[in-house]
Amino acid sequence: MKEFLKVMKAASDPTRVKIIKMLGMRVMCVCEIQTALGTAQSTASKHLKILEEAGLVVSKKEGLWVNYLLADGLQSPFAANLLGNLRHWLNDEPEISHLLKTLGQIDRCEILNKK
Amino acid sequence: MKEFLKVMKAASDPTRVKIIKMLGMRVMCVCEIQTALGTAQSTASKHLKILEEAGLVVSKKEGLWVNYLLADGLQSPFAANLLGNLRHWLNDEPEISHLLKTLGQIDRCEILNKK
DNA sequence: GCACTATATTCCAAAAACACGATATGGAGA
DNA sequence: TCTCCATATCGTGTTTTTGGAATATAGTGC
Repeated sequence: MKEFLKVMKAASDPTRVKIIKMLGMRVMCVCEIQTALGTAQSTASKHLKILEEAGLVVSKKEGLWVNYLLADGLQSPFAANLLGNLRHWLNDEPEISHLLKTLGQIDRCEILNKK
Repeated sequence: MKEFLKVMKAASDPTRVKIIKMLGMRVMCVCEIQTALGTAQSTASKHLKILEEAGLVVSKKEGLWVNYLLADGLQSPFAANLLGNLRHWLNDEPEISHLLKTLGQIDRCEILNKK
């Protein structure tokens, strides 16, 4: 029950849904996600933690960066099911499709340069 | 997006999940649900409204009683998918299986008599 | 009309979720 | 070691969610 609720709760916030959809396109680090969403860094980091604890997302440390990617779902059948559905769902939402189109312009090295 | 979030939010509360699982067994009126959950009447009614607005549940007025049943899912593909999964999910949860076992003892006429 | 009853709605207080700035952590390089 | 940078965590104010008591609504029968 708790595992199920964690997945549902994680999926019931628009910011976190956007993160899932973005990670469906490619692996991203926190600063890229933060930039794409236009939020504070702490906000992006916290949402990612919630997604990770729900089994929807996995993090891989590589040097200073932490790369986030979608989980394979082996831990949680609920997460696996949701991730499978979200591959198709919401693609027609203007809010989502527009966001995904901006991913091409977002690159961690460019973000570094602009600081 | 909004429809999706409504379904996820509706499914992210333990009381509402219990209601869905109970309605998977049989149609129930508000006072039966209230009794099964052990909550205040207003609490049960409010959760049912949230479930209905998410497209997970449908209400049918019959005289003084209002019968609630699971939606067929034709309105919302998200709701349909979740309801389909919840037919199998969580049946092994002690909290759920115990609750479902008590449904046999709950009847609107008996509730009336005890008032 | 009047009473009675099942449900919906309102009101209020407590708890949780959310966002941001500020600070802490931990790895990389000089 | 010291500094720098990406990320995580903490502290705080704001908003949302939740639950129950009280009240309103609507159907039923007299």
